[in-house]
Amino acid sequence: MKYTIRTVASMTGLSQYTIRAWERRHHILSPDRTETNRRLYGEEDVFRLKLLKQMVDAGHSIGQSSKLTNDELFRLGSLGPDALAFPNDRNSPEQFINASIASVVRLDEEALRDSLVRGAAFLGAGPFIENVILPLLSHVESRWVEKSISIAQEHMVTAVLRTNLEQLRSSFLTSPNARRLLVTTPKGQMHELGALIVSVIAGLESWQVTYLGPNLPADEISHAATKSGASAVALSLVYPADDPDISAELILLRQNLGEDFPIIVGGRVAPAYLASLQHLDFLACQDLNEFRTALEGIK
Amino acid sequence: MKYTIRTVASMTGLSQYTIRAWERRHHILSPDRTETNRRLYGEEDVFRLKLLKQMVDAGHSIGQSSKLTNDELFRLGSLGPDALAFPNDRNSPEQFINASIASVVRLDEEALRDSLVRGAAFLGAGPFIENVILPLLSHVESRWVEKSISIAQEHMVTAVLRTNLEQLRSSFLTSPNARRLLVTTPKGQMHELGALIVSVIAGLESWQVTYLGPNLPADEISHAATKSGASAVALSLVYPADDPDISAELILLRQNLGEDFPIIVGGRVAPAYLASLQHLDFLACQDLNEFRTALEGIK
DNA sequence: GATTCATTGTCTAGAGCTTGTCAAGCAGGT
DNA sequence: ACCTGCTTGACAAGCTCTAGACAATGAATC
Repeated sequence: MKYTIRTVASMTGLSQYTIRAWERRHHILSPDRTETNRRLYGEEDVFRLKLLKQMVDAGHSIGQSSKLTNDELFRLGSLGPDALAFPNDRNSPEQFINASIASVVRLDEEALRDSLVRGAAFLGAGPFIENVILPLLSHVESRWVEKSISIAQEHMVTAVLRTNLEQLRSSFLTSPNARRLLVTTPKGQMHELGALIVSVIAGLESWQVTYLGPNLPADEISHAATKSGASAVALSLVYPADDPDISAELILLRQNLGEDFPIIVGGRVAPAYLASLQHLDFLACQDLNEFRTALEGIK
Repeated sequence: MKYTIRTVASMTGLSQYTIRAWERRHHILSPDRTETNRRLYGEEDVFRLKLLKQMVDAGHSIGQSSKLTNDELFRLGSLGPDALAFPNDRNSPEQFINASIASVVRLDEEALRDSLVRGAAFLGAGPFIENVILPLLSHVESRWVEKSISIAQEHMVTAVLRTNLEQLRSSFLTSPNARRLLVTTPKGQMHELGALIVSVIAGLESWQVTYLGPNLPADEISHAATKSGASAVALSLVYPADDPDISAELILLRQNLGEDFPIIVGGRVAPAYLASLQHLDFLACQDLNEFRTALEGIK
């Protein structure tokens, strides 16, 4: 199937004038012609025009961009193929997600870091987490499940996200009389991204967070909570859903901290554990909004 | 891809006026020109301008900075703004170590982060690692052995140090044609601080580092090395000293990468493994100086 | 302390270059 | 007739170039 210039113009968002001028002045394309000399564009041509428009929108000159091959353009844009559908919307969450995924696929750590930093700066910490980090994580997870991502790639994402979140977290100014929250994961829980996300959200809500990393025994958690003067503890449970040791840890923690101490428990598998522990009065939350509400409810 | 002055200005944060003035007055660059005399900047040029801006932002004069080569600028730049200031007692490595230890004992994460950030800024990345991070780690470890530090405290130190090192690492500008180094720890090795330290040092030596976190199987390492175009792989081995699986991973890695691919192996327990694997030609290093030497010896 | 003096970022003016847009005139399609 | 598309030439904005100038800063000298 070949497109006429009219169609191509509406597909790319360029004017017919511009497309012709680019061809005339920079020999950007040589579309096929009908017997009557009309231009006929193929998919490749449309793709190239989209890439070039992206470059120009990004502030590069058409003169320079026109000298690049499609491959080079694609790399420079560092936007995934999906990105080309919405050429005008360079700073939407989708763009940051797509750019991040593309970086992961290329195993390009620097690019990944870069797109996350820009995303956080542009969207602000809260929306960034909800609209970029969480979707990105679930995307990576689904690819992980279907084995279309390697261990190395998954490690890279984790390392970069961790740094990114920690950086967000440490960028908050904490007022000296802010309430303190201790964040960690119980023994047996190695996944820490959930805990880090929670830390950032709490920071946004003006809590002063002490983050102790994953995999902490209940005795240590309660001891640290006392020592750091925390007025609440938040735990993240992501995987697995049926470890009896974790239940035991939760019970022990409730004993140590006393009946009235606020303990927030969230994460994908939290409900699985809390179902049988309702009498222990944990504050359960399914998503970040519930987490915020839980925080507000504390003192 | 060559950039116009407009693009370069927005990439570096300098004004067009300034860029032209620097060129005119200090012959900082000789960008290519188009046939119509417009400046065209390459990646190298942008890199140099970024370095120079870093110098100027740090309070140095452009006149002096312009006399330095890119390599010299890179080294100086990573030392932080106060590299040339006079040290005094307040800012000796010992002070930073003591402040850090005190923060750990109090379980005061913010204070720990703060003293490490100031230490890194004041001493510069290289000396900071050698004179603060390493002594701090060995101090924590000895208290860990004698049980005078809790798991929570140890976790906090690890989490904060990790962030601190990652931050140092990502603060380097990477030269576009820098050699690439892949850093990780083999499967079974959960301790990642050694790998992070190595990453920072390599960054100081102008390598572009891809850091993949700990605990990566040999197949993944070799695959990632190929994919990221690395010219060397660095592994850190801290504990335990006698895991036969790790030896197996090392052997497999050597097979996958071929006889001549540079594999640097360091860390406390590295000698224990390498003793029986001498024929496989790993580059062993006992300390950071040996690591630097090993890096220099590559290509 | 007041004064030179060099350094440095910014700006202006005039000329030339790039680029998006359009009009005129022609060719073909409906 | 009416529409669309093609080529060529034109034009206004906006960029970039050089050369020169200005004000602020800070070091050196009187």
